[in-house]
Amino acid sequence: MTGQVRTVDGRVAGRRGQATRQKLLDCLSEMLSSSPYRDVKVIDVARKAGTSPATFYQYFPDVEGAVLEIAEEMAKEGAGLTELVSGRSWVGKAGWQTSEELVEGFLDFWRKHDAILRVVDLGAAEGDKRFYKIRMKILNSVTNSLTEAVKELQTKGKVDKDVSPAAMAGSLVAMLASVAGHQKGFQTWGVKQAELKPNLALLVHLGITGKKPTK
Amino acid sequence: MTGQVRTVDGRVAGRRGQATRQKLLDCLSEMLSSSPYRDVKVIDVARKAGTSPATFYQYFPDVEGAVLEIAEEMAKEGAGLTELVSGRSWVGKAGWQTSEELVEGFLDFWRKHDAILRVVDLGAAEGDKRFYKIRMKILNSVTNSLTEAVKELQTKGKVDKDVSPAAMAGSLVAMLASVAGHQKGFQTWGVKQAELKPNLALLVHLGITGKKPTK
DNA sequence: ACTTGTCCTGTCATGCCGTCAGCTTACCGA
DNA sequence: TCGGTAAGCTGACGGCATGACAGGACAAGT
Repeated sequence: MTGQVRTVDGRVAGRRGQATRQKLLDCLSEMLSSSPYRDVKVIDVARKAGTSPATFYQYFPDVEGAVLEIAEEMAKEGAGLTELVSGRSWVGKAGWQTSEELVEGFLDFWRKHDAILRVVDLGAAEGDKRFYKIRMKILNSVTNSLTEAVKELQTKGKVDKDVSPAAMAGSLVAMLASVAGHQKGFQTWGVKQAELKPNLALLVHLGITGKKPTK
Repeated sequence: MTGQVRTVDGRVAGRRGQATRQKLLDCLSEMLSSSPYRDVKVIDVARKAGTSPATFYQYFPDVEGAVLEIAEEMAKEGAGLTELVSGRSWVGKAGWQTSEELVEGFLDFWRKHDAILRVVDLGAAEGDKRFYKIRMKILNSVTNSLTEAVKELQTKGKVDKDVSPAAMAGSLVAMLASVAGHQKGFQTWGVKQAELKPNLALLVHLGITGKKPTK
């Protein structure tokens, strides 16, 4: 579909080139974890990768461009989050389990991609459509599934008609994303992971089904 | 407490100096709204304020330092968000109104301070304690009130004992903050403000009381 | 007019940005 | 084995932001 990996000036990247490119991405990823986004400099990434700044610019237009690349990669993996919702039951004990596993999976994913997700979030909040699209791609995989779940429950008359499935699903997912992004913060504040998860699961269950879960 | 405003090199700022300082802060605020945080340069802020970069460095150690100043200011105002919760009823129609007004007030505040809150959020997520503290200051004003509300409902036996008040309140507030920060995003995605608010209010009500609201 | 302390800016060394020409390396067909 | 060709990399450079300093402008009091 997209064809081959290309350098900025149009050459196709060969084996060695791709390796260098990947190394730069890896190093950038590391830097994002260890220092503020604002302070990540091309020269540092290049140095860390054992190459020169000029090489960096051969593969990426700028830091942002490289970040988008990393984010894109992560988004692919994030599409798998759909699994946490689609085809699952929302009634009885199974419903509670669905909630719990959704929360669990979500927090894990966020913890894993912590640094890059921060930047994506910022970009999206600043109105950058490219970042926004990536954020959507990840969240939609869950949001859409949840939206469907609500709609289905509505047709069965189990959920009030005046609930907007999209808004509800979107809000819940936003909550998960936000809490996930500040997991460390919660801990500092004295809320333990162990009590955080069930409460999130409870909220998800309440939001989707409108009822307390049976555990 | 803090006493007078001081320059970086320790002088006390007089009338004129304070005016310049404030102008720099205002211009920085504007710049944060119009361009990505990463691209905000001291020289641009100074130019916009009709002064020189050297002047900027007389009052602030760097961009981040000035941002903290703005954030601190906003946090003071944010403390007033407590009003949205403290002393309000969570039962019957009044409970629904409390939810609605909380959501309304929260979204308004966020929309108003949009740009600076993005940066605070990023700083906090990156683990910077100064930003984290400011974020807490704002959110705590609401979180603590909500926590109290849940505790009270628990003692009355109206809410399950296994709900962690702090975790629940924190999650709800995080949700509000996150949704507020991506309000534009929701719109792009096809969810209208008008349906977003009631759904958030519903979730808040469900989370705090465990019950559907009576409208 | 003179002094004092505040306030601002011109200037400079330093360092990063982003680009280019040109060199090195790898691959391939003859 | 030997060019030929394209990929891959870097030194070097002009440009710009940073951050520090010294000195000039300004206001207020004497």
